[in-house]
Amino acid sequence: MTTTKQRIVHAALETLKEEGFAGASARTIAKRGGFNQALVFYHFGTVNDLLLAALDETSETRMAKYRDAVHGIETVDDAVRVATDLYREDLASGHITVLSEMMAASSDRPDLGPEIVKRLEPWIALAEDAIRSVLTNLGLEKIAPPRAIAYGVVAMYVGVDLLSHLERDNTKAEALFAAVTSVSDLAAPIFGSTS
Amino acid sequence: MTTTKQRIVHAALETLKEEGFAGASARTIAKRGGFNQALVFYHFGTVNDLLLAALDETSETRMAKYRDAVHGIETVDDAVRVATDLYREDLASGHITVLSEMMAASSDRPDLGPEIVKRLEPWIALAEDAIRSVLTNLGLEKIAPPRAIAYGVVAMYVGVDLLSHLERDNTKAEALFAAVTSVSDLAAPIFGSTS
Amino acid sequence: MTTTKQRIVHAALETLKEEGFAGASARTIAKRGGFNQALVFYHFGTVNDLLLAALDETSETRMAKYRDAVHGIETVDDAVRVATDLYREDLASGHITVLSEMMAASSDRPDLGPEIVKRLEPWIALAEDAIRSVLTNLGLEKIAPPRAIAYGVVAMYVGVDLLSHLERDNTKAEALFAAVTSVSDLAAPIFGSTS
Amino acid sequence: MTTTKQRIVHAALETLKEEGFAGASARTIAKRGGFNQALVFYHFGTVNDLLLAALDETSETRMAKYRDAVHGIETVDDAVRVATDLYREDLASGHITVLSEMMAASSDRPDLGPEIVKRLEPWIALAEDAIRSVLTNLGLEKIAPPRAIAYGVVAMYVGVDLLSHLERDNTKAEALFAAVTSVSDLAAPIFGSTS
DNA sequence: TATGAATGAGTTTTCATTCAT
DNA sequence: GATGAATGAAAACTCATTCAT
Repeated sequence: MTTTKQRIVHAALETLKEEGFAGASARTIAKRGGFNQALVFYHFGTVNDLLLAALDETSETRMAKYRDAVHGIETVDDAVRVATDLYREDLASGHITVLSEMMAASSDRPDLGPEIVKRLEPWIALAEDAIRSVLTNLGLEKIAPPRAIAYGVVAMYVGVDLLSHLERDNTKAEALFAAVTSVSDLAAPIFGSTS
Repeated sequence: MTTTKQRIVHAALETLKEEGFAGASARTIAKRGGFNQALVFYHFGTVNDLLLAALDETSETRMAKYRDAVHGIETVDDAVRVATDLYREDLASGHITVLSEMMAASSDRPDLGPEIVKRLEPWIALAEDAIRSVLTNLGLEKIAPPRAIAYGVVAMYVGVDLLSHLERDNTKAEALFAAVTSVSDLAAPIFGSTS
Repeated sequence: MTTTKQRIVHAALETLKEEGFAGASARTIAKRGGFNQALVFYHFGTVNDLLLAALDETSETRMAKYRDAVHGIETVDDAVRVATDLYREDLASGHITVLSEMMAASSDRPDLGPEIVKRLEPWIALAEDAIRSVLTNLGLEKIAPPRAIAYGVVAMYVGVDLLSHLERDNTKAEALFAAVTSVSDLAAPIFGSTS
Repeated sequence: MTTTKQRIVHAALETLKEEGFAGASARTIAKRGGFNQALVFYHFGTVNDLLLAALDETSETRMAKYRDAVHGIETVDDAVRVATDLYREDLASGHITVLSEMMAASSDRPDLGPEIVKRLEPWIALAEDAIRSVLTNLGLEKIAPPRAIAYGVVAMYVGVDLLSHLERDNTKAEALFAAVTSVSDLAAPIFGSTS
């Protein structure tokens, strides 16, 4: 049984993916979902709130996946492999598109920006956990502060998202992941494996 | 002597910095600059073209600086130091804001996206040069392909831009640069100095 | 009970009659009708579509009249008399003005032209029926192909419309109808009456 | 030696033919002619006046041709043949397009309408001469007043122009001319030849 | 003569939002 | 819960025209 709210969120997600943020007006979302545009305001108050709800929807699903995957990370190798896999899934699911659109559009909206920032925090925390685990195993957590590194990793992830989305091509992203993998393969013997 | 075109570009830049992309309409730009909005179209044809001209303006200035600074990079240390300095300058000059706004807004505009991509390429090429020089000195350019790494660096830079701009706070970015500096300090003795 | 759509169509018709096609913008129509200009787009999508709807409105009313009147035509005399009467009514009702304005304005609009052409066809067909009936009675339908003659008659009608509208004077049109009547009176005995 | 005024008129004519009246703004005409738009106002005062000058240009050329051709008309046969030939020439030269565009656009412009009317008069007078000559030869000038008939002929001509231009197809016009020719062939023996 | 720049009023259209039903 | 209608503000852009040079 799908509630109307779910239908609306779903339509918003679709619109965000296929028409981008600028194309995601109450009217276009309603047309896509086959419902009256006033319903958006009845259920969500504003278009912004609907869009945030849509972002939450997709984020939640992804977050569950991430939490599972991140759990077993112990070596740099693990980390790189997991990061690469998750990136590909994100891309395929369209989650990247949505996140990218929302982040991009929020940058100058005082009403959206802080909300997006709030929703970014859990991802940094998650990355921090994984990175701390890896660095602690290597005895490097003092020199390389996990929190700062996590911020950098998320920033790179966000940047790669935005760039691939902009170019509508992710071969460069794939090349980057390949390079990181090959560097981590090289580095492994230096640090020694931990398992 | 300031030409009208320059005045318009200047007003566009100001607007982009203070009101963001979504707030940078012909009307608001004209009001800020104190000229008739039709002038935008007389001199630039479309609002998009004006905005791109504004981006080019600020990019050109920054690019000159970057080219100079990148010239002397030979070690990882050099690279990190230069990158940190330039980032701080970018931020102070407002160049980051403009770039960030334009990139973000372009992500779903078929008319702007490709233009922005085109303007990103020189930055990747510049980073590639610096990184190749560093990696060649270390004999690592085979394992770590400079082009891919450069893409990653630019992506992270862009991501950091976007995030700091979103949070209107760059302490996290500073923490990241500090962490990278401390890691590069640690790594230096491993690789040995090159000069 | 008048619906809003009807009010809008009515205002469009009024504007077309009194200010002409070039003066029939969403704004002027809305002002005349005393409603918000956005309503035009809500109900009709585009200004063009509203104007076409207005043309259809007036055409439909006229067409009903024409169909009745044309029914009984058998002789040249009938035809001329009916044509003259209907022309006068068209003029008085303002239908001519609207048709004239729309046809004129459409001539270089790829979006309007074909729509107008489409709406002209029923009138040619109607004229063809009447003319065929007259010519068949005279045994002349082979020499004078009704379809071509009908096209000529409609063309002349259109031309007369345009010219009278241009001159804001229809005495010449009246003189023409008088001349045609007197020629048809002369010709009648030659062909013989059919009833 | 072409004067600037001639160049402007020429560019206006071209624009009228290829982009229609609505597309014939000072800017587009200037672009087509490769001169500054302010020149239009310097030489002609207003865009309207330039457009009228352009119409005069083409009309003058055509009028010369018409006067020659009309001179020898004595029978209905002559008249129909000449009219058909001239129509085809008009069409090929683009004169029809220009006239059609101007007449159409003028219908609601109080500044253009009367000017166009004024320019139509010589054509009616010319048609009147030819028609009077034919009718007098037949002894019919009393029953069929040449002036009124001439008005009808010009109106039909104008209507056919507008319709063919609207449909961007002149096969119906050709069919009409063919029908008129065949009727006049039939009628000839009834009246007897005059030469 | 000619031009580049400038202007104010105009255009169609889309937007988020509200409201009575 | 849901809907169709309505609104005011804003968008990009074009126009004829003027003016100083």
